[in-house]
Amino acid sequence: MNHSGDIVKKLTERGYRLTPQRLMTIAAIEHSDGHISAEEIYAQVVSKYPHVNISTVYRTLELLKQLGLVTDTDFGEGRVRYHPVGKGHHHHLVCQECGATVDLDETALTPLKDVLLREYGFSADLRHLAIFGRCGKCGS
Amino acid sequence: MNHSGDIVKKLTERGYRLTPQRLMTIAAIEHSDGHISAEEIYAQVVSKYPHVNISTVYRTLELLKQLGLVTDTDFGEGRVRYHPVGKGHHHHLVCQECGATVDLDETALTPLKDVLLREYGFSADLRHLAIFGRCGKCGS
DNA sequence: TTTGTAATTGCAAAACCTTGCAATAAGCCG
DNA sequence: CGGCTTATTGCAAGGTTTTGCAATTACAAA
Ligand SMILES: [Mn+2]
Ligand SMILES: [Mn+2]
Ligand SMILES: [Zn+2]
Ligand SMILES: [Zn+2]
Repeated sequence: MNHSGDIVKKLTERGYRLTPQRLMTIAAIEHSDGHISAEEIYAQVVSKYPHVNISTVYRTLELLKQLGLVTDTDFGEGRVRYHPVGKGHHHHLVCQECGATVDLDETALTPLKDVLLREYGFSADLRHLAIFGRCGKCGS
Repeated sequence: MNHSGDIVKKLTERGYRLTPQRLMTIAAIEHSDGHISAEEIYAQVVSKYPHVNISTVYRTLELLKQLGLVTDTDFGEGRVRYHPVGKGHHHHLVCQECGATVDLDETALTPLKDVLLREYGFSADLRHLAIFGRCGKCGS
């Protein structure tokens, strides 16, 4: 399972400093629905801590990504959305015609990951993918 | 097979105008190794046609993408690279640790595409993917 | 509690890409 | 060929994300 606080604990273990900016960025991600943008995080943080700069939010997101604590996914909106890894893994099918999106269980990608590991020794990071294409309604 | 000129033919068929800007952008893509950036295309175009603006290059690339004539792939460099679909399909494994990249035949993605089509009626556009992760040397 | 050090931040600027709008020009038709 | 229509372009501005650098501050150590 995943408690709120997982991310903070990991940062502490690894010797990263717990600044208010980081703590508030992490809180925003953990309380989100799992598809939160940097701008949305910034809006939450700045409301309680007006001095903060959005570049700090970006730097925190980059750090959490490097540590494998969040994933970033491009849904084709012109901005990236972030998901805490602790909330579970899944994927999305995004129709480029009508914009419809469908959730996809992580098991759909397991065979691919297994092949890449077996045949190339490559451990693929496929934890929160947006796959683009055409949905059934929009034809091939 | 694919001749040079495929893209131009398709644009004509669909009634798009053949401006010098478009023709030179297309030539740059077709003569590239299949991983060319907008800035690199622009550099080639501007050397023969100094008046051109890079936004026109971007607009042409967007058009070709919509028409399914090029793919755009993010290799994690901060800019996207373009590949003419006529030159064939394949994928890349990109190690986030050491930066090594390995080519991957398109057949590696076929099972996934088939599952998505069969189970979701979703026709996934997976023609020139960069898959991130850790290579064998860099461990799991 | 104070001090020291290096990690972290804010700020300004830059890099990449998109977009609104008025000016231009490709292709059609006579 | 010459004019007409409207798709396309250049330009300027804006959106998202990254980065260099000097100032700040978290945390360890005294
Ligand atoms: Mn999701
Ligand atoms: Mn390639
Ligand atoms: Zn659709
Ligand atoms: Zn590697």
